[in-house]
Amino acid sequence: MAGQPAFGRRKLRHEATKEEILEAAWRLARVQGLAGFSLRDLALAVQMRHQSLYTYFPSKQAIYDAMFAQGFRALADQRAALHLDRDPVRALRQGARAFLAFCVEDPVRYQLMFERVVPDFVPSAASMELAAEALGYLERWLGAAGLTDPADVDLVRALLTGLAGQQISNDPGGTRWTRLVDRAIDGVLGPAGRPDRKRTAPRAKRSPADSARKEVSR
Amino acid sequence: MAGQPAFGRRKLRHEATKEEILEAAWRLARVQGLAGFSLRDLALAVQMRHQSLYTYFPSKQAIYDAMFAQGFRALADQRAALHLDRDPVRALRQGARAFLAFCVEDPVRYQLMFERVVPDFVPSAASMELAAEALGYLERWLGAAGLTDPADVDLVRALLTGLAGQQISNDPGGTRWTRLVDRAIDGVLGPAGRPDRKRTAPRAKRSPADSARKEVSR
DNA sequence: GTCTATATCCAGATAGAC
DNA sequence: GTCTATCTGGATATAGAC
Repeated sequence: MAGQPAFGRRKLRHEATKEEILEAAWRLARVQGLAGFSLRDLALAVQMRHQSLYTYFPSKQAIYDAMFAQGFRALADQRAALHLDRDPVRALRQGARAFLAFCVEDPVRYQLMFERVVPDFVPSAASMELAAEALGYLERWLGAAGLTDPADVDLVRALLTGLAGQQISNDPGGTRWTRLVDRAIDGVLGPAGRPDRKRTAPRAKRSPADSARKEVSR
Repeated sequence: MAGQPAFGRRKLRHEATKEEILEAAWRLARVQGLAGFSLRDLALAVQMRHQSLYTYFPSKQAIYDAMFAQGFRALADQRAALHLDRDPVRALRQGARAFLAFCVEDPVRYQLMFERVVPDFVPSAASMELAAEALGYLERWLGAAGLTDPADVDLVRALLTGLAGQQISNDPGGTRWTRLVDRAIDGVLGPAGRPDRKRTAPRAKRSPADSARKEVSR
């Protein structure tokens, strides 16, 4: 929505203001909670009367929807910027770590994207498509690592959201759960996909990927 | 809170009415959402004016807190009624399955107990103690199965809540995620705890289950 | 585009008569 | 304990002047 053609500086200004409003909305949501900020608060933050917001968004839901879309666009951007290892198993771990970091980095964004904390908010079809596309990476990563069973995709998704959820609600700002991601992925991959890390070395430099790790039995 | 001494039939009647109110609150929450029912709705459901509710609960938060406590008491009750296998690994799987069934059986209850869907709701200290106690079982089960590493406890907790969360929000009423619970537990247990018991790569890291196979805590 | 003014509705909570 | 009446404050949204 923010990346529209935008011809004419009128339209440009309009889009810029929308952007400002959304930024203020994120700021407020992080302080007062996603469902906790009002349009009055929001308008105040961008120096408007609350009624004027309706020039830019037809409803509060539309604001949530735009934020939702921004969240998944940010996720897609983060992934586009990742330089993943050629070895699919290591790439999967990297991707999982990156996803978790993304979730934890902004709990409010995570809540909007993955939990249902805003009553009555239903993302638009367009936003849902964005979400599905951004989430599709996981499936590809898993497939590359040899996990083609849809159940494994489901399991990993539950794992990652579970870790993120626990981290955010029980140890915000810490790493108590996020640091378990490798262990968790190992569990799903099974013995063949595990690095040999029985010793205390946390960051054992692995020798280059051998072919044996390409094929992962389930 | 509901299990108070309760001497005198005045007090008894009072407690009974509180119970009715809470039951109605659960019913409403399941239809309109946890944060979606008002005290007016609730009072209407029990044939009162909404102001009369304040005779029984000093605030809406107090109602949520009572429901929260009921949830964890129900969890404790479910566990007290479980007949777990003597083999700790099988017992762990049973316990995990039971927990997941409990979560999925009443999504609204799950949200109140494990997610933060009610803005500004903070459980009382007494309720939190109930929660900690009910959740403590997991740790005991894991310990009996040979997983004494606190990180494993955390991981399993994330796993179970992750599965429950996905199941509830993406496949309500189904089993797409809950049926993965054994696979997930296996992943945490490692080869030593798996049913097929392949002896190829013995992972000394996790203590074998046979040494801890004596007492089954419930 | 922004404003004032307002419509409409709803919430949680309290006071005091009976 | 329950009621009527009311307080207080909030919300989203619309109309129409400028």
